[in-house]
Amino acid sequence: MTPFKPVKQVKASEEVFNQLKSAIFKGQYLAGEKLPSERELIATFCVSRTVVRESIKALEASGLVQIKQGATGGAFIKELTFERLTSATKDLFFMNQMTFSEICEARLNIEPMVARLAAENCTEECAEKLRLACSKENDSLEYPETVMLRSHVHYLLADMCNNRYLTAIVKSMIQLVGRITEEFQPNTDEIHPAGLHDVIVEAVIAGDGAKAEREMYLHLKTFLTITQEIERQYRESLAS
Amino acid sequence: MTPFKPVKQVKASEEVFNQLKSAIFKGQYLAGEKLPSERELIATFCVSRTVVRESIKALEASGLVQIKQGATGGAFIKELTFERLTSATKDLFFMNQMTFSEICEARLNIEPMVARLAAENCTEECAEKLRLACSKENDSLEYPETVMLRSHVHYLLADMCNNRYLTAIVKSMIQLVGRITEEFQPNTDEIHPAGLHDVIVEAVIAGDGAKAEREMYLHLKTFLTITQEIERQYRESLAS
DNA sequence: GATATTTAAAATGTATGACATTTGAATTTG
DNA sequence: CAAATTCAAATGTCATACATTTTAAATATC
Repeated sequence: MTPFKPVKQVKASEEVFNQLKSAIFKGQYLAGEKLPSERELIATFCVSRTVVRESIKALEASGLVQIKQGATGGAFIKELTFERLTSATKDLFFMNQMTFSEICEARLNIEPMVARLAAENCTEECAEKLRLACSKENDSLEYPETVMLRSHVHYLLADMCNNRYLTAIVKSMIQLVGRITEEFQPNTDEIHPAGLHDVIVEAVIAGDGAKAEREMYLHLKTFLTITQEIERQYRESLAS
Repeated sequence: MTPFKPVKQVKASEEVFNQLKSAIFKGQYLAGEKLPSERELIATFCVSRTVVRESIKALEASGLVQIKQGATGGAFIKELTFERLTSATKDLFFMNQMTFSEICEARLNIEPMVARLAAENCTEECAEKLRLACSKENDSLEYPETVMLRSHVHYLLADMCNNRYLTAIVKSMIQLVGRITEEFQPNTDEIHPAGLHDVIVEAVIAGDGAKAEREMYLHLKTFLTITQEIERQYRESLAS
């Protein structure tokens, strides 16, 4: 055993990628700001344009920067939102690594708890938004607007729980269920008549967390069961 | 208004990326399989090597393929695990888009529910693993092994809930808390003595979901409060 | 014949130079 | 002053050459 350690041969593009990523994480570049241009990066890192471009491309694919072309173009730091979580979830779903049932079950278990948190944090401003959303649920019965209208309350409650992680998770689940619903376009008034959220919203506005949790669970239990059934029938019709 | 629609100028590399991604999503390439080599892709898409390489680089950064060099190298389809969710969560955390408290709160609300589900699905094989993990919690008090040992039960329970989405979420939260713990390296036996999980595991093995949920909540409430306090003190010491 | 060693081949990685395209800003023109 | 034009700076694409890595086959060595 020699006292020497192997010189780890890191690929140049990977090294550049890591350094840039670190800089971004350290806050050296803030959201909206621009990374140095390709030419400057070439000079800074002493590598070819190929390497610089591939590194930046990787940053873009990672969702950290957005590349714009043109005179004032460049790699702009993206505001790191929770969109990444949502998109990762979607990908898993569409690669059949996650079933619709799993989403529904998770939602059934998590969203009531979020409703409870929302009730504990409800301000007058929130209350107003909730009332408005409820009153507008009947404004359209056409797809895809109706899905947006009838799920608006769910989004508002997710925003109210004061926990961005939970907000992100819940929103991604709502989106996925919404997408499935849009695909099959069942009669909205049959599977999800307007006004179903009224009792939940009442409880939230009253600050009654326990009741909000209970009512949300009941609501989802009914709705998701129906939705799953629709999806099941669809798959059966395909098989026959 | 002319009847014409603008010809959207999609960048070639983006187009190639999308087509490859679609193919992967459609199951045209299974995990472990290899995408065509650069040369073949050049011929297939009629683009330059630059475009092909940047596309594949983007696929790699998206976590869909892993590139290997050498004679039998190429872009190999990765088994799409939930690792992507975890990494997205980590990034958000390290960019200060998510606080430690938010993670703790989410975990406190979700993991007890997962423990309940685990209790409802507990097989004899699972029970054996749980008992073993409990018995080994004292095998090391050194970092980082101790963190692994003392969190093993949590991982097992996450696996047992029979919902891969919940499993992924919980695991990523455990990892983040573990990482924080490692950073400060408090005396393990003080903040998390061995045997704390025994009562939870008992309940799970007995199939008592309600009790498992309750005990997990109590356990986490204590542990996470302490952890948050440690982190708070650390930040204060920095400020002074 | 078994085992090292060498060689060859196939794949990705990097460098370089040229040109194309996009886009905003400076400049000209009416 | 406003509209049109030109210009310049940035990214996007192409083509070619060579470097590096890795495996497998060919070859030499014992």
